[in-house]
Amino acid sequence: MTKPKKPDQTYHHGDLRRVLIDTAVEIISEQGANDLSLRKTAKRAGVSHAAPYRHFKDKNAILSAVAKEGFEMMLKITEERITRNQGNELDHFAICGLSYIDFALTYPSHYRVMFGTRSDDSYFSDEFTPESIPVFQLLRDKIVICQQKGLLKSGDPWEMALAAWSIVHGFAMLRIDHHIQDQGMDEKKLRELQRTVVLTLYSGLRP
Amino acid sequence: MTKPKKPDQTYHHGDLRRVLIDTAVEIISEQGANDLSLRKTAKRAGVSHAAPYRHFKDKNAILSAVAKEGFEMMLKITEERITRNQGNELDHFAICGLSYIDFALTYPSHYRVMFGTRSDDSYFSDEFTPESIPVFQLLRDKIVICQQKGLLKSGDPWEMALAAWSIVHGFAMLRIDHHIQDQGMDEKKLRELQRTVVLTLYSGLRP
DNA sequence: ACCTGAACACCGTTCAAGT
DNA sequence: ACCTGAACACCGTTCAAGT
Repeated sequence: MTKPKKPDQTYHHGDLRRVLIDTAVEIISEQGANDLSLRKTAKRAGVSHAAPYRHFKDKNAILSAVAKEGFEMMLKITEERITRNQGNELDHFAICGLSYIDFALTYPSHYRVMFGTRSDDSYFSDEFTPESIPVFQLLRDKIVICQQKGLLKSGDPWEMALAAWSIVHGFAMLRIDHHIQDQGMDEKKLRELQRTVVLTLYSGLRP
Repeated sequence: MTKPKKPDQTYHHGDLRRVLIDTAVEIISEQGANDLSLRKTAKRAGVSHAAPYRHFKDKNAILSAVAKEGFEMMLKITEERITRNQGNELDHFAICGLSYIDFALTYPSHYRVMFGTRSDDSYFSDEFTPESIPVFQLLRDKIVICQQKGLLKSGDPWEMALAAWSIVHGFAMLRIDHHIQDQGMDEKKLRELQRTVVLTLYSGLRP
């Protein structure tokens, strides 16, 4: 995508690592995260099925790379939205939640990898905990600021951040996995629902 | 589990269907939902790898059976809790949410199958929509009753039910997938957090 | 350094054949 | 009716061998 490709070269794929990540995301968006295989990824990237092992330790490593990229995108989008916004700190708090859901619905493949069910041992369970996710830190900071200004009720900011996280995560997951939908709601209705859901429940955190 | 087994018989496993479902749940709880395979299930049940196809159309069919069982258990648990409770309708509404999370944490294997990421096409996307899930109907009914008694604010009961569902689903998923935890919280703290999260955000639905 | 091809132990699914 | 064994096209992962 970024550099001009040289697909007719026999060796040296240029940036095979980059290509493999993009191809993996492509396949996930087409066929679902569970149906991703390294062999398919390699084939579509035009290399042998063993080539990816030069760039990734195993299948989890490539998923981990996709997740990492996702977290970076999510942070960037959220920060941009906050910067552009003219409102007060409470608005910024709400933006954290709304843009979280927007990210999930815009990049469902990334989101599924970031938060999809992991096998208990494998994956990166320890790599991405709330503390290590910058966008979650951002949410907590906004809560603290709102509390100081009397815009949110007092209480453990961690607990309140987890509460806020629960709802946006829950809504995003239900939407992505098509549990909500199909019951005669059009896109506009769904957008409204998203706003209603988040703002209604956020109001439970107000003083 | 229910009937005495006759494992030394050569044929006629008794109730192979039942045994296969239980074995599948067993394997999921040990090795995760993604690592379930029909071949492993069959082997542990003591039959050939092709035998399950006499009882289930394919791998999705057995997962679907696990999910169905899960929904029945969830409904039963919730109804029992409500029957035992002395409180008013608002309490019953809260119980719907709290017992939902309790179910998810008590039977994570079932829950993962019920709500885990499905490949877009397969599984049973259409089989289990909000309308078709009795426990979700129960939640909606409680909301309507609370609205009539002035215990909850007015508004589309469906939207409010989806809001409530989002939070308990989000919290349950984060807990099951170990995104919340490991940050120095013991079981008691986590139980408190669960109550705080749900009740705080439910209060956003009050008049 | 980077990639390939063969190999191994696994999958889901099908199907003729057995009791 | 219910189950088996072989077969097919797939997996993830490893490793000696090639350029």
